[in-house]
Amino acid sequence: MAQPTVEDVAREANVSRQTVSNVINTPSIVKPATRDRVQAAIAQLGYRPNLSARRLRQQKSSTIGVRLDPVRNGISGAVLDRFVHALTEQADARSMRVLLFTAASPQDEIEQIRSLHEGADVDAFVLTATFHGDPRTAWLIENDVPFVTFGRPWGIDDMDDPKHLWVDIDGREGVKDATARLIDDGATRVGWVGWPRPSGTGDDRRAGWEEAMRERVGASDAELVALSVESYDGVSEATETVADMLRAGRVPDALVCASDTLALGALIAASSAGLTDLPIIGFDNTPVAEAVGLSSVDQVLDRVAVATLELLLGSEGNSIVSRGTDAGPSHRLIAPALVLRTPNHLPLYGTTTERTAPAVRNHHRKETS
Amino acid sequence: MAQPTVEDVAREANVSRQTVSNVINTPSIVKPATRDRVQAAIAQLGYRPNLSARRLRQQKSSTIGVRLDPVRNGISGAVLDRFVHALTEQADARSMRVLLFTAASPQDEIEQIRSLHEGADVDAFVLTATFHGDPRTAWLIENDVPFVTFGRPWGIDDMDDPKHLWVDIDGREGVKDATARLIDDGATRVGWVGWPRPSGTGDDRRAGWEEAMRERVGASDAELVALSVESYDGVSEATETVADMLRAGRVPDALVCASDTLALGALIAASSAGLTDLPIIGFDNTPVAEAVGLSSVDQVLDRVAVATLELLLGSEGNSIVSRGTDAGPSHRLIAPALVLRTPNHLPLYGTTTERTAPAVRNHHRKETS
DNA sequence: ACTCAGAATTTGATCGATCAAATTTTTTGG
DNA sequence: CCAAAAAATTTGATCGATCAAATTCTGAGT
Repeated sequence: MAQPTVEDVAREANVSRQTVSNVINTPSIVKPATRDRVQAAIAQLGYRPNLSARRLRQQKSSTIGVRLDPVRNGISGAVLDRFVHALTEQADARSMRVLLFTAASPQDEIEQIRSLHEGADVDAFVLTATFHGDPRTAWLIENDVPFVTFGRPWGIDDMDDPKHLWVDIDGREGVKDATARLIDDGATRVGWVGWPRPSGTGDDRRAGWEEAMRERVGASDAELVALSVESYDGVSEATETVADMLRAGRVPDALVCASDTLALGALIAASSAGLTDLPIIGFDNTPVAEAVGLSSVDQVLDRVAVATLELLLGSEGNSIVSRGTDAGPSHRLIAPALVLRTPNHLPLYGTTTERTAPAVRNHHRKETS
Repeated sequence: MAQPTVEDVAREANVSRQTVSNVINTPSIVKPATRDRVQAAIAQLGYRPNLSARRLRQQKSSTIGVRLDPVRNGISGAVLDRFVHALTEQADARSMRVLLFTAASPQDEIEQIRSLHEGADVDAFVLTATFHGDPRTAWLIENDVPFVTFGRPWGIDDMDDPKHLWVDIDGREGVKDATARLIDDGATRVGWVGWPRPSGTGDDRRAGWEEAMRERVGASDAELVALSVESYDGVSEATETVADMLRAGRVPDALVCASDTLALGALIAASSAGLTDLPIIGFDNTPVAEAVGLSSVDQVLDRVAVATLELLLGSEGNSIVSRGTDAGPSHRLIAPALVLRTPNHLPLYGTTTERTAPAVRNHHRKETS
């Protein structure tokens, strides 16, 4: 037989369509005895509500749209993918779905969003890689389309706009913790490898390092300048930059980096300069970091995903919360987690092949809560 | 005003609902003059068809379901994510959508698939990580739900089942090419670092290496055994394994590996043993390989995505092709592409800091067509 | 002019669910 | 025991599109 409908279930249970509907959507208003009878009928016939019909009637889709960025930026490019993954899992727990789409340009993306939203295919959007003066967020706000961005709007005005919901990783705090940890372990001259300024995310992370250095070891402006370098986000660029730093005699006790890419470069430069024991901490906790045994600040994307949905749906429900009514916080800053590892490669033992010079040290990890 | 409907457009253009519908779906049967008038009205009102309504009527969703695997297996875990990405882009070009879902177990996944399919939310599925005797594919076939798997069904019987559509990377050919390339470059003793057998994918890749070695350098069984090792898919495991191999004096001219993870381990072991120039080729072309300048066999996931959709939708259309009618091929083997790089790290120059000993060599890549 | 096939367009029904309002049943309280 | 309130259930309308069938228009052939 074809897929059973409410009608079939109703007939089977000797009730009306609406009662069946109520059992599914608002069980509390149905008398227990009736409810049981209907549920039995549902189970017996294997009934599943047709979501297209429901959406048509309710004018909503229980679906969240996420744009996959066409640009893949190397090592950290997978962060977005991991976020999508986490979001899908969390959405699932709220019986929401995640629909992906792609767009060639911001304008095209707006067009897609429009189409998805007006076609009642998607109730809300999650945007990534937003920037100051982003036409997409302006359009979304203007057209009253619910959305949350993963990433702060870095413009000063936007930051507290209650109409712009956002979730972000507290890079400052994460880097501060990482730096503090290195200091606790005995370092005093902790260096910073960052991205060229200005960079919203990058400057924020750097601020964490700076804060920790000032508070914990009373670093002066001059010392901070001497201990920090900037590099584009590429392994070879970072290697070169850090190598230059070391050659110039600005040798730190440890390094904190704005990304795993930079950290990998730093690791190579340090190893190459014979500093095999220089502690280095990256950012993003990518598979690369795991592979080479690099400590890193993890973005705890599952928590970001949870927060995203909380902003969108409220703490409990599974339908989009209309803003302005209940004024919950309009953004969430998530504290990242430091993942400490011991390097498991780049052993610079020359050409020895003796058994007593193990090529690989023990690999163990430990996560901060 | 609320979102305009066919009704509104019809009124504006002085035609009936159905004519508007025809302009959208079968423009050829509408008289040009009328068509233009309707199109003008559509543009003027900014009309978008409501997809839920269309789906309800047509009993299809133009949506493909993909399950995101909850397990993340290190470096190569991102391959699935990249595939999803490519699939989304290709689907977009066919005006199809990709819906993600997760499931805790195969049984749960079947339940989800059932729900998505019967709720008319998803027309077809793409499965990954299938295995011999997979209950999911059996269920899908039995229930006539269209699907394609990324990955061969490795059981002998299943392989040519016309009901089981699949797309896969021709690992054998990819590894054979890689091996041949190394031989062309002068190597004769090309080693193999693979996964413990039996392993469908792993054994297939190994077969490529074996073939190339037999055909091009006439390697004997004994030589093949001496040149190959097996390791679980972890960096440290691979490092250990290859280090053992080298210590035992089984030193190859070059290495081909079943994964980038293994290749990274091999790279570390080789460097550590002083073999800085040992050519190594991995598999998957992950960001890690790119970062460390490791050559690798790329899975050309965009082509896999194209092939997946071709199996599902035929070469042109945008609706699911019912199998059995037109008996196109039921599977596609995609030849991967070799990406050659020169290592850009692991420089074993001791502790020199001279400028003339560059820490980083030039990084250039080249793809085979 | 006139018929008739084929093209173009319109009309009425339908997909499967939920909403809003109406009706019936049950409970409460005097 | 009955009226009024509350709870439970049912009925009719509707969401926005497409399908199938009916109708009107057009142009070729005589």
